[in-house]
Amino acid sequence: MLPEGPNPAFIDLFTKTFGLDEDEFQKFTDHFYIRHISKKDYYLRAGEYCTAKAYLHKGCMRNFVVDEKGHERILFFPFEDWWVGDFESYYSGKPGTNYVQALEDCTLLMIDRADFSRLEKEIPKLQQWYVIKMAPAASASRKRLEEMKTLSPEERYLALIEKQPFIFRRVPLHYIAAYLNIEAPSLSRMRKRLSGK
Amino acid sequence: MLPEGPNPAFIDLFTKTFGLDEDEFQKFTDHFYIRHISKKDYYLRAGEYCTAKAYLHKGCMRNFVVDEKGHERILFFPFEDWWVGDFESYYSGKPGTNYVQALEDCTLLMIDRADFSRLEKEIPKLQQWYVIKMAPAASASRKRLEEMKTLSPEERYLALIEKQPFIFRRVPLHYIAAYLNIEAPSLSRMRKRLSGK
DNA sequence: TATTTTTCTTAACCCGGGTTAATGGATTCG
DNA sequence: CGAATCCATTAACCCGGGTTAAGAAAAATA
Repeated sequence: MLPEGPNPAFIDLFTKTFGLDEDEFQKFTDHFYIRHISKKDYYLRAGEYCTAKAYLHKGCMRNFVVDEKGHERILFFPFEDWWVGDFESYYSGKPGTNYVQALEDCTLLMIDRADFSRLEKEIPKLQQWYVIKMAPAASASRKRLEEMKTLSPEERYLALIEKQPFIFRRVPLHYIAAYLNIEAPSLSRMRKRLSGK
Repeated sequence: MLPEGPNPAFIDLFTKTFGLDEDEFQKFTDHFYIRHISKKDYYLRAGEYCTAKAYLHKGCMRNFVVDEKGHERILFFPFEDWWVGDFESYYSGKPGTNYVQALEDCTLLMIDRADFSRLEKEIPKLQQWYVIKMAPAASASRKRLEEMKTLSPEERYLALIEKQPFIFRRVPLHYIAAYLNIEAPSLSRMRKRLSGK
């Protein structure tokens, strides 16, 4: 584990939310290992296999896919206390389609899929993983897709400011443009337009 | 019933698809009555109750709702052999939200909800109605909503030409524009643009 | 047939996003 | 520190849809 220990949020997730007792938590965390990803390096690329769960302990990343026309489409920006990876690949065992790149130097707490599934048998509480972590994530991404289709670029921008203003303090604007599905100059123009109000 | 009798499609629907025998079909059709709707008149308006099934024997209509901004949004153009009405209102017993207006002089074959549900008890085959008529309609309208969100106006126009070219022979272009969710001048420009190819 | 209504197109203008390229400032890195 | 990279903005130009108003053609109606 980490020198300073993992985030309180990490501890709470397993002790409070999953209800692991001290022994279980200890046994569980024994299987974690640390991985550093330097800024701009990739944790995952399309075509690679995702065979571990990774808890983003420190840093910030971007998770994107490349569409038919070769455009990078950013799905979300993982920050501290997110679990990152290519979930489809993790569960299907097939190569993934997602890129996950560090926007800052990142520290991941990792546990291999094989270890996790072994632990799931010993500690059945861990089987709540899908309900607690995956289902909400899936619903959030459905909602985001919906938003992308129904809102105008400007509405999407304003919604982002409203709901995740912290993103603007850590993510370069041209990535935010890609997240909003517009081009960087359009975002610039929009910001100028809106600032005059 | 009609002087000339109903469409062959109508007869087939109940004898072949629903499997009614001659007696059943006779008993069933005895409850139908004819209603004429003159061009431009409404069969239904928002706020009214829809208490009958109506088979469009002849003519062509437009089914639309009015959105928050007061724009008429055309959902589909019923032609011969469609069943028209406000299905939500029919099944819920509440006032409807749809307008159904004749674009040509129309003839409807109608059966009241009360009669139909009585007949459903006598002739259980009629209970297939939901599966045979409603489910496909619901799925078609989901698909159309999806198309509206994912395709550009031009793609929607081309898709319409491809799939329902006959609409262009019977429906004025400004209604088609409303169906495509664009303004009439835009449709005109688009047609000009495309004709130069 | 004459007149009214409907239908379709066009013009002129606005608006916002895409594209490309240039610029200058900030940051990073050797 | 100096050079290279990254970042944000801006300009210039295209494109297509919205809006409004006008006008011509076609159809319906009296």
